[in-house]
Amino acid sequence: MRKVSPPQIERYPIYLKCLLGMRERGVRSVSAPILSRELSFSEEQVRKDLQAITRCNGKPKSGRDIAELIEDIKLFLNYSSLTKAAVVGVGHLGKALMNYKGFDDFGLEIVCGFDNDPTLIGNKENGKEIYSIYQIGSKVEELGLEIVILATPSNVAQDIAERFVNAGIKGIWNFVPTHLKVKEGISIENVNLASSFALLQHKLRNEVN
Amino acid sequence: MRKVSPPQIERYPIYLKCLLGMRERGVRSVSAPILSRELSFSEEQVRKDLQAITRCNGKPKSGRDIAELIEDIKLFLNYSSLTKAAVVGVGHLGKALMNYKGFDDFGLEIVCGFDNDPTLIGNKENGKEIYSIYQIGSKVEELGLEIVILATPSNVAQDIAERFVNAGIKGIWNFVPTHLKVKEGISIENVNLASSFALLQHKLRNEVN
DNA sequence: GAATTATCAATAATTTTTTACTGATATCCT
DNA sequence: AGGATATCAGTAAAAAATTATTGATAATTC
Repeated sequence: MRKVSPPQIERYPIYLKCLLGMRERGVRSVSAPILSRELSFSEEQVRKDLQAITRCNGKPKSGRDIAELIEDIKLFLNYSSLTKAAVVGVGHLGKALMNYKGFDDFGLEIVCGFDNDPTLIGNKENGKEIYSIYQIGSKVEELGLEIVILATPSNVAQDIAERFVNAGIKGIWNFVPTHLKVKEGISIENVNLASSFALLQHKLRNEVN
Repeated sequence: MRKVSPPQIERYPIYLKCLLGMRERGVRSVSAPILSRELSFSEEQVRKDLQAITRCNGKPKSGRDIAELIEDIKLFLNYSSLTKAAVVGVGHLGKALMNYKGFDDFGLEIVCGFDNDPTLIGNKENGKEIYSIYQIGSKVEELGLEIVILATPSNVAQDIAERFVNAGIKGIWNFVPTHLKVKEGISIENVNLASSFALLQHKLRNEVN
């Protein structure tokens, strides 16, 4: 397998979604030009992306087997191994994340929530219990939590993140618009709505895309 | 002003957030090395990014004036001009988006919601009325909606998007994991959780970052 | 007030990512 | 069956983005 770049990694779930839909509709094989039209990626990009993670070659004229592609992308994305996560901060966004269908599809299991609001603690959201911030120490290990999905208010995000890191968490999916500083070896991925919206605004103003 | 690239556009809201925090704490000026440490960007990147959108030069030893930087970033990001939007699909995610604080900060005003569930239509969420899908035609113009924030189920996203485009919408902030095909001149920005999660997984597995 | 130092702007080099090109080949068509 | 064609793999070129380098200068220190 070739080296895979971050932009490529971001594209694989997009290919996967598209391929699953095609298979659903009974399509058996697919070529780079077809995916190119379907997803508005360049043909070359599609070919390179698929080539990088699949062991089987495409065939001239007919392209690639969809089932095999799906397998290979899932394998690359690790969708069969389950990752256990907790949602931290069960406000509007946190609730939405605890109810999000589709996390299952990519091997992400939301096990529970955490909050510091006494009126929430002990409740369930989508069948998952909400624990107190003070239970971090015990629950991370007890439940085998690997990552946290951070959706707290900005001003407490750094503090809460540190507590989870100290409790043994290895990754943070950060929905809070705050840059977290954590020790070496902890993985962070930020979802920044302001950044995304800035891109949209820019496209709107400059009439690109 | 120099040419600004998409990755840079994504970074400006991050600088802004950071600078606002510093100003709050009484700091008056900031240098590239300081922001570099604060945000884990390289010094060179910070310097280039700021240089690209600010008209005033930084001074050796002391750096740049924070207030001026904030002004310039806000100006570049168009935060003073209001963009009117509707949330389409008032499920868990849609509700969260209708309640999200902080959209105001970047000039995004959520005016109303749309859904096709009769039990939701006519209700208010965070003080904003939820209209029926059948009211798209009238409401887009009546309310001056420029963009829609799409949070519907996957299978209807394309259809609903087209209806809004036909009604005169200019941009789509797409939270649905579906590639939308729309006519020339319509701007789309996708928020794809699967892509973001794939990056996190990759960092976790390869122990980078 | 001269020397030192942290920072800057501008330009150059490097790295990363995307796109283009070339020859080969499986499928389709007559 | 044999030629036409769509697609592929592999490599090369181009474009985009990041990082490094260089000389200059404002603030600080002695």
